[in-house]
Amino acid sequence: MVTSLRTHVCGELRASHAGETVRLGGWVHRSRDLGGLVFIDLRDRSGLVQLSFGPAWSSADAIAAAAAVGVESVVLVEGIVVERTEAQRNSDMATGDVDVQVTSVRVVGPAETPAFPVAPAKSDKLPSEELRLRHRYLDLRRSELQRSLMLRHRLMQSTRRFLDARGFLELETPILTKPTPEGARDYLVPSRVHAGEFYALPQSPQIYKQLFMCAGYDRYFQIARCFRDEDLRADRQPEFTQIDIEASFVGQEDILSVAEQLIRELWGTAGVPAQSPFPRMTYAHAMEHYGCDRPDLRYDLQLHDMTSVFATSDLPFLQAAIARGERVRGLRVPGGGTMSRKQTDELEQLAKGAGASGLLVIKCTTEGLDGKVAKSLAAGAGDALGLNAGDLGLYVTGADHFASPALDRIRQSVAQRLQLIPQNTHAFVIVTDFPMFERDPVTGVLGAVHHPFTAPHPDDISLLGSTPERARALAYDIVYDGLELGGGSIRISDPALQARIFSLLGIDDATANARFGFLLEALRSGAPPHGGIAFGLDRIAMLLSGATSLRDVIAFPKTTAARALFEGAPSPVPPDDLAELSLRVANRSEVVA
RNA sequence: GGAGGCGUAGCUCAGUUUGGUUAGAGCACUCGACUGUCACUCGAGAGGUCGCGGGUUCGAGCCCCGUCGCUUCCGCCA
Repeated sequence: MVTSLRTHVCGELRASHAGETVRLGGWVHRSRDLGGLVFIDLRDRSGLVQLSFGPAWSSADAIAAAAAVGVESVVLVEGIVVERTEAQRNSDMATGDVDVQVTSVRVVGPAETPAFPVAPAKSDKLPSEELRLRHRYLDLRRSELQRSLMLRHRLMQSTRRFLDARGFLELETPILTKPTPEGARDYLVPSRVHAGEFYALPQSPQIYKQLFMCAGYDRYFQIARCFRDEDLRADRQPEFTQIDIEASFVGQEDILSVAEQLIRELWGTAGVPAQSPFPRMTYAHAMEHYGCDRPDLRYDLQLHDMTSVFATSDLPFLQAAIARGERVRGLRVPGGGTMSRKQTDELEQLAKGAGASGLLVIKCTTEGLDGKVAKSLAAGAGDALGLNAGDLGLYVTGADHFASPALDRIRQSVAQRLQLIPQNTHAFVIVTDFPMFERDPVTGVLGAVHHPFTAPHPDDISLLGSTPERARALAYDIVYDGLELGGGSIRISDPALQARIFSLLGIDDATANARFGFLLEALRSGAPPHGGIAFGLDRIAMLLSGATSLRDVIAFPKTTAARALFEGAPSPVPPDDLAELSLRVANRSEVVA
């Protein structure tokens, strides 16, 4: 940090430095001109320190310069660290016990009035996202973003140290790679040399890391940039970073063990507690009891099967549903009886929006059950439903693949409305035994839940020929507060099994060879058992820094329209550039030459 | 692709409901005063394509149509 231009950084000065002559460089954070005295809060990435200018120790020129310099200008100063008197101390600042009495000052980087305040008043809101992105160099000066990016750096270094110490090799994979029709849309890069042909930017290094395993690099990791051309969200950017891990001669437990330790390491780096071991849950259990594959275990609102209780009701639509083999599932909301009719109506709308046919609402009061369906239930149904006075029961009937997501939405909404989510508490869970396949609800075609290289559970190989949709995979996710931190699987290392899975997915030999031939060849050349996992680094950095948007942990993010406002990408290119790539833009009228 | 929110001074916003004189406030900025401030204080001043285009109207920041940008969600994201 010490250079030929400075002896210290702003944030490190303490009373113990009193009497030392120091040279500092930094940005003018704020200044206060009292006439005879001028104070400047000088900022660098280490923090703030107060410079003081006064006639007893500064030249008249220095005082004049200090009074005139604008905020966000860069200055070099030399001065003496002095301990402040008791009355002058500022306990809100780490350096608040000292001033630097400046003897000389040089404005080396004068600043125009910034487009928005870098040092906002406490009452100020943040400027608009658009402005922050357009002037990203200013936004990045704010302490929140500096803290987030510094945390992100520490997380990356922790990852490297942790994995290096365990024998993982950091290996790079191509950015210019092969288009994959599966999964997300690819970003394509035209080839100049080969007219009409395209590279794709990688959606993940999946196949490459499997090739490393086939090549004997039996522990690999990479902090890998990935690209997916899909619409954005607050937690989704078109380019993002994964902590990508793969290892050979491993089973599921080996990977999960490393993953859990790495997560503990990262949480430790951020100073956030992480209890371990992480609880485990199968996919089937998660869907049955929480209605989703990434349950938020910070609160306990579980779904229960109440079919038998409602079977005794005399409501025709319920009888019909149960006769069709549908179940009635729902949740008991302790203390939910306080919810108004309007609120429960909103819950019903939410359930319908998520695909449910409706929502049965039963309130349990000291006088008994209350609600449209309550009187149709047999006496004592309240006990069977497990409802106590003051509770609310919410029930959905329907096929599980409609009812479960709907119940999940209701769970989450109720937890929020009734503030059942404890603050400063976090919950990990490892979800295992994901299904291999899911059927497209419209076409009935099988698709891979994870990806087509995922190994089936050894106990379920026999199901592949009969009911493949019931087969489980050796695939797993690590979930934190209801968010997916990462996921992975044991891969198929047997080329015959891989061919069989492709066939089930409707990928014929010729197609498989054209798309994944290089992987299949490698599998035939002597492939060790292998598997891995990938974590979303951006999301982890976001969670651990307390940011609410991925944009606040990525130095130069894209807008929700996938534009880079600062540098102005994407942009049209001159016709000559297109010609060299053998490209023509379809609708020329829309292109600004 | 769809639905919602936002767009007024450099920044954050009020004003739009019910169209009507010169579009306001705080902060920032400029000038002046001030020797212990730390969101310094006080005085004065400057600062506007009401996102853009079109329409209705005697008259539009306000109403209508279109469009652009930012954002949240749904679809999408093996």
